Amino acid sequence: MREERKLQIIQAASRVFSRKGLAGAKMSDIAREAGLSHGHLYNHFKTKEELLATIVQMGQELYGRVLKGELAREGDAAGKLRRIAETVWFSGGMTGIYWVVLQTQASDVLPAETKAEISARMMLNLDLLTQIIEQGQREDTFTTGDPKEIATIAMMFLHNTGLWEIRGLGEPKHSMVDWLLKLVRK
Amino acid sequence: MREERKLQIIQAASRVFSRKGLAGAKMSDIAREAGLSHGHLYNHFKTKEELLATIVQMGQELYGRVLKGELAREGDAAGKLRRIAETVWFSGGMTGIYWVVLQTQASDVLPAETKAEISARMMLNLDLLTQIIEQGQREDTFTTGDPKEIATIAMMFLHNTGLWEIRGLGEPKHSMVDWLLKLVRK
Amino acid sequence: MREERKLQIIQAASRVFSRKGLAGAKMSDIAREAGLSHGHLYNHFKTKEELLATIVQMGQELYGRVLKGELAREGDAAGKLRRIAETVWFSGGMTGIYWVVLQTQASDVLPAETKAEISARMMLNLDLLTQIIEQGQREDTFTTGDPKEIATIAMMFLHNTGLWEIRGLGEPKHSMVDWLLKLVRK
Amino acid sequence: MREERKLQIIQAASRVFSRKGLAGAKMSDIAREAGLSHGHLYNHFKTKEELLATIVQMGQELYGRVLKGELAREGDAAGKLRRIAETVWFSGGMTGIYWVVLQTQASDVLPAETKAEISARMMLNLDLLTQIIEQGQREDTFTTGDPKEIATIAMMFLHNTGLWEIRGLGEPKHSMVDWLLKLVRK
DNA sequence: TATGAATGAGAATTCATTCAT
DNA sequence: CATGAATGAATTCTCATTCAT
Repeated sequence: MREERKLQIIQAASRVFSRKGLAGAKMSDIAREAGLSHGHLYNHFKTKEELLATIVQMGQELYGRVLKGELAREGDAAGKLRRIAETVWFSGGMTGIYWVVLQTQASDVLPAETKAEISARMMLNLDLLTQIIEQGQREDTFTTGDPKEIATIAMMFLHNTGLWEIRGLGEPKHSMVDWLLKLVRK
Repeated sequence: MREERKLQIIQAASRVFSRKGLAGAKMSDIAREAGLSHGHLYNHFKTKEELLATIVQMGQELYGRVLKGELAREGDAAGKLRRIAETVWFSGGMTGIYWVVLQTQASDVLPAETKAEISARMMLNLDLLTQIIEQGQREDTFTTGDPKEIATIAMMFLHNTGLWEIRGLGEPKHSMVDWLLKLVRK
Repeated sequence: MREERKLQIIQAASRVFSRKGLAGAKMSDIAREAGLSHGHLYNHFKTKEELLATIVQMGQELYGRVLKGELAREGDAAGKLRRIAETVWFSGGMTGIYWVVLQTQASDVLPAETKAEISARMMLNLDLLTQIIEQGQREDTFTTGDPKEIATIAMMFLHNTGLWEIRGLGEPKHSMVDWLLKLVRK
Repeated sequence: MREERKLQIIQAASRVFSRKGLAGAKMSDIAREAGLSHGHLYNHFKTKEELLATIVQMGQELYGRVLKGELAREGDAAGKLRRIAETVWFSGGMTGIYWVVLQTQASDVLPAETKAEISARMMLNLDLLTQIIEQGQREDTFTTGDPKEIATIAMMFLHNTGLWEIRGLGEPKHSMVDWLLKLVRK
């Protein structure tokens, strides 16, 4: 029904935005990708801008849920980080979103206010990752230093590895997790 | 005179493209940034596309020259990597270019042929970095493993740290070099 | 519906092109003449060039149908020629097209390839007229000589008389047919 | 010197205007054809419009001089017509002008006032040709009827045959004169 | 005179958005 | 809900014209 149709649009739009860039993605491209008429998009989203903002928000929240899930789980920090990386890199749909978020911050397609909200959510997620880093430090397996800085670097590594496909480097290998752990380990 | 004017346009365009995104950068923005009329841009570049392709090429070649310079120099691999990072992160003008290159590869603003040329130049530069990694391995200070894979990861780290400003994380700190070395060291 | 709308644009464009010349006809002029927004023209024709090429092709085909119709008909060659002239000069819409075709061939608004197609269609129509001349020669009422040359001259006379209005000489009189026949008769 | 340079521009412009159409002919095309910089054209003609008007006027006056020359000359009307045709078709430079004049009348590149002057000069020339037709009628070799109408048709034939090259039909043959005479003879 | 860099008004084209069906 | 024809603001690009050298 309605919610389902909306999701279908969001997923199509994610793919198109990450493939074509924010300004380069046309509403008609998105409609075609979703198998709908372009006019119909407007029955679900008032503007292209609203659609974009929705995608970004949903992507960030999905990512936040993954982080929270791992945080709440039993097990050591290294294992958590490993599973997060696997999810980000191989679950699909998530790496494209990050690329869209990045462009969102760089451009002024979205109004400053919306950009600020996105930034805030990004910080929220960074805090969650920071908590995992702190757990690793308590377990004495992660390197010492400002946990927030370490989380920042880990997050950067996490997301940018996800962009490999876009860069024409192919899908990241599973062994990339080891590099991530090399970075944060003692 | 003529060449100088062209360079002036290229520099202005680099700034605008990296600030606004490929499709979001308007020719009139670039003209204003360069302090020229928009019509005049077309006396130097036939189209926006040609201007973009020129910027990317020049940026990649500049980066290539930095790598070659370090490669030819005396000294250990760690020192070379350190100086490369300093240049990429703090010399200005270069980090923005990488962001533009990345968008270029992701979108289809440029024709496939041009994109292939950009990819080829990217691989060329990756080869140069690979040679530095190999030197580090011969010196027995860098971690073992496929030098090309290590170079790829180092390059990713190098460039994406440069995007911090865009992400609203501020300019990378000089201490980031230590993280890069932690990644590649034994 | 769709086809009808397209025809409406084509007819408006014919008028504007023949009134203002190829480069002088603005898309906005055509839109206004058709009673549409300029943007909508692009939902039917990708470019001004494509619109022009379509007009020319349709005009030539229409003219070809008139010739074929007469050729298939009973009656003597003189009568056929007479009716063709009447149609070309007084049916409206057709003389303007010829003027557009002429400019098309003279200028390089259209690519060489398209111009070649137009030339080919022109020759096709000339062949049809040649057949009528040959009939007249068989009937022994038309002057002897190379029928293709005679057809060429007759066609020239036919079309250029149609341009009288453009030259400010007013609409051709019906008696002009007699001049045409004087030219081809024994 | 100055007048010579001006003539050089006029001749180059004639070629370019007849090849590319009025709006399609760029000042830079004309400059290149004349072997000058485009800026320099403005030292001789205030605007493109003035240049065009000058070309047309000179062409019409040249044609008028040819007609006057024949009118003043001894000999029969048929011989005069024959020589006029030869001049118009084979002297070069003149046929292109007629094509330009024709476009001038059809378009509104020139202001109404200038167009009226051109029309007036056209009528003047038509009167000269009419006098030759009248001579032919007095000699009893030309067909009877309104001499002005005959002159109009003869002039049309004269000029449009000159357009053959533009239409891709090649240069008119010398034998075309016989067709012209067939048209006006008894 | 002669050049060509520079300008900006104007034309072609694109595409988000609306709306009748 | 769904469609796609229609609109027009915004952008790219062109080219006549100016002007410093």
